[in-house]
Amino acid sequence: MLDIKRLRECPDAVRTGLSARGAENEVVDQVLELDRERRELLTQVETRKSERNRVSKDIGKLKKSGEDTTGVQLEMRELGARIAALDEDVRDVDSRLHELILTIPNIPSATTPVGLDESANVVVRSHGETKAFDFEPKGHVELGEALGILDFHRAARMTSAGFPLLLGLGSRLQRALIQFMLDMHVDKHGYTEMLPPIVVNSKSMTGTGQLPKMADDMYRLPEDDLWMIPTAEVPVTNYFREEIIDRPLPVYMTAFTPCFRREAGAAGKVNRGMIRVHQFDKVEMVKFVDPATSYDELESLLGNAEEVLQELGLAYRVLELCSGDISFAAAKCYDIELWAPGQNDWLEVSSCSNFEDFQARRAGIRYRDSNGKTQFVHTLNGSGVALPRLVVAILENGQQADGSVILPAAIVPYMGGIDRIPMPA
RNA sequence: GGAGGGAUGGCUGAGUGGACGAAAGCACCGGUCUUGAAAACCGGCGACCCGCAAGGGUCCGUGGGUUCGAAUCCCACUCCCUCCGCCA
Repeated sequence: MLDIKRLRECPDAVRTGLSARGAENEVVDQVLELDRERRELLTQVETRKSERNRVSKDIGKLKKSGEDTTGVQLEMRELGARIAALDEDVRDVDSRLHELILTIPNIPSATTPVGLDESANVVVRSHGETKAFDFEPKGHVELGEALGILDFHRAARMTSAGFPLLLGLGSRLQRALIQFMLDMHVDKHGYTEMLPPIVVNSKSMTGTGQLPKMADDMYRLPEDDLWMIPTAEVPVTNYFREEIIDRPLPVYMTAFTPCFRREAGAAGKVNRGMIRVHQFDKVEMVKFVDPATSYDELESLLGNAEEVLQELGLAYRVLELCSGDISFAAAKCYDIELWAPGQNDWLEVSSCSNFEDFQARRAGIRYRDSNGKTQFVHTLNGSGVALPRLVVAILENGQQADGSVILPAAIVPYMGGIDRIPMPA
């Protein structure tokens, strides 16, 4: 949520920021008009309340000294009715204003490249060599089904298309990777591990910015008015919702959760296999930081995600997303993409974003600065990393001519010493 | 699912119609003392909104109601705790 003061004081900068995203900016004028209306009403109602408070105190005194206050009480009753009517107007304008502001996306940071679509994203670095094969590398679907570790057909029968099913060493590999990543973030990077609910209420979804705009992209439990999380960012960030954080910043949290996305509108795209699915596992990192440090924290967050891939010996590149491609709540975002030879393409496995105070304002997450004054924290999060695509990359990069897969050395201890997924006899 | 109890500031906790934004303690900040620290003592210390300011307003789980006036009375809801039942 944008600070209303920011809209009042520099509406042009907000308009420019919205245009850079390709978003409409008439909303700025609507907000300013409602804001003006609201303040006018407030002045009126507060003057009357002030009078009521003063007179009511007098009535108390007069009654104690035994005087008759019937007349003035009647007057006050009328004043009370006027106040009630004005209060209702204020509430009405307030909620309209609030709802409107909730629909406005964050303003891109000055360092976010300007551009309307992914073609304007900037590759900031690459790491590792994309592997050369002396045979035609297969895709993970063909590999995984032959190895007996992926079963899309049975998964579709028990649920529907787009829900993956891992089996045997495939599911063990995914479990090992979760453990590997969590251990790294907890032991090396200083994150506190959390195992949160994966179903949350509407306030939480609004706090991180999924609601109101992304309602159609999420799975919903209408009987209970709850939602299935599209990312662990939601429960983890909402850990401090409506709190003044009473511990030193920064606070780092990491969580493994399944994630659920309807991918409405993505139907029809070529998305065979595990690359775009309705349910996937992910290890997420979330930071609550002092605003002065948030851009440094973004770089180290990105570094934490990169280290996972470096340890696994996978080739990746880092993209700085342009203003038209960053998410609703983000001010700046890096994506990390893994090379997947079977796809002959890069796969996004991590998004590391600085939301500045956008989520903190919505969710009411504050801290006390060195003067004891309450301020909104800055929140950040990044995938560290998303699993099915990581598994895809490991399978496709590690494949041998005979269809077996050699696993990265770093994961072998987590596999109980198993270093290869063999073809079934 | 049944019965009962509860929700007040960063925390604990007093407050049953007017002088209560709210006692007290803890925590925190500043000071005195100390070589330094601790202790002790003194002082400060809720959040949010409107306003250039002076100042004003709102907030005691949430939403309604009664009243000139509500933390306090009434209604509904939410959440938490205890016991019983069921259950992974």
